[in-house]
Amino acid sequence: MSVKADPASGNLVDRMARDIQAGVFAPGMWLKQIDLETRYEAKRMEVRRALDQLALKRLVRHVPNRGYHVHTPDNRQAEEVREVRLILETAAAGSVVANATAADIAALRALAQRFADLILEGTLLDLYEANIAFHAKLLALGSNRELINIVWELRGRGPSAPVTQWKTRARIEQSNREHFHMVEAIAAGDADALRRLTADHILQTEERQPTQRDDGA
Amino acid sequence: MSVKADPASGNLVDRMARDIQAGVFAPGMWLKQIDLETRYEAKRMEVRRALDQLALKRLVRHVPNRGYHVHTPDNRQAEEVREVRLILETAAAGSVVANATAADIAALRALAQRFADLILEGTLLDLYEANIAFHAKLLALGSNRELINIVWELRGRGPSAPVTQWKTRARIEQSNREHFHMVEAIAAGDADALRRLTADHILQTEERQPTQRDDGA
DNA sequence: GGTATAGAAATTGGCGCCAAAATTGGTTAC
DNA sequence: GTAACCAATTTTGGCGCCAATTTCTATACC
Repeated sequence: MSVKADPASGNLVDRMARDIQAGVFAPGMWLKQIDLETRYEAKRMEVRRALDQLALKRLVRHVPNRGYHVHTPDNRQAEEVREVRLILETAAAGSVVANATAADIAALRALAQRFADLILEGTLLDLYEANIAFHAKLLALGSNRELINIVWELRGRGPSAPVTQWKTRARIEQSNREHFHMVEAIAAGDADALRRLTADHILQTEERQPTQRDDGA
Repeated sequence: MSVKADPASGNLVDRMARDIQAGVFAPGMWLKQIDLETRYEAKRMEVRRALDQLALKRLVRHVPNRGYHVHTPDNRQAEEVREVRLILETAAAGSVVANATAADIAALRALAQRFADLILEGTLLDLYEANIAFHAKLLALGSNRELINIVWELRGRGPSAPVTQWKTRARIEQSNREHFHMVEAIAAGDADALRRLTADHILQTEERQPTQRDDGA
């Protein structure tokens, strides 16, 4: 965001957010301030401030006099978040295609390749990180920064643990293929194809036949 | 949000947010903690917490060791926020039309009427509040609660002071007419018309001829 | 043996004080 | 007369302690 506002506190919020996302803290788990203090080697006040920020981001939930616990996303909410992401990310597809330079496309392809490589050799957490990196780069191509921020924040609200995201290996490999298809759609300047692929990717619908992506919607 | 989490702090954040929105604190103005303490009759800690929350909402900006100042929205950002609102609010139009009961429509019409009445008799702040109320009711008809929350938060980020929102009386009256047109579109079950009206309303483009709203897009 | 109750341990959250940093105002030197 | 420097006041922000509340545990009673 800003140049370097709140280096300590900001980093703590980010670290905690990542840990929640990565499933280090299970959904519903109570976060005791003392444990967080020792785990992150932070002062009590920093922990409290970070927890407040995370509560505002809906990543944790605050119960007065009981503490903070990891937010358990219910199905309805998760579905609604997906829907908003669908709306925004498909809306951004146009500018993504328009802004992508050859260098961007190459970088994207490299990131997609890294994800592909990690399917065999990496842990689930590695995959998770690689996926984040790919989508961060992809999203960053959009021209509307506010939209990017919102989508990025929204991504943090979905089903948290990486495990729940890709239940089967088949799903992982489908995601992987979709990454490459998205890159190709961008390379081809085909915004419509990117929109359709993005929708499928978010909803994790069954795979379409890739060669049919140029007929009607 | 929650049932009644943080009654004091939450209210303080809301009150401060309203005051910033209403232009009590001018954009760029430094918010001294002592002043806020006395103004809101709050403890130092509550003020600090509220300022942090507002900083996360991008309503104020934090400069370490200097304090907090009201965020000055630049044009690019405002434009981008408008664009995102356009995307989301038009996307919500369908479910708004689908969910609206006769009672909802009556309530909306009443709120639109209140706005209309206040054009002559009310202050600019009254108008501002009435406008908020109308759009709150309208937005609440959407079925995606996450979308509603995001749009509502986004509304808080636009050009803050009510004065900047409606520069001329003609603009106010156009907004007023658009309110009624939106209600009629909902009553007629015409989602497309609502979408178009919403877009115009957000972008504050020149008025279309209302009788043409049933021909093609 | 199970349950209820009372006491103990632990955890949260509020409050005030004090140090570090910045702004303001005054003074001095050029 | 202007500019720079220094001191005094103001303001921010960090830290630790203590009270209020909750949870755990052990004991007694049914």
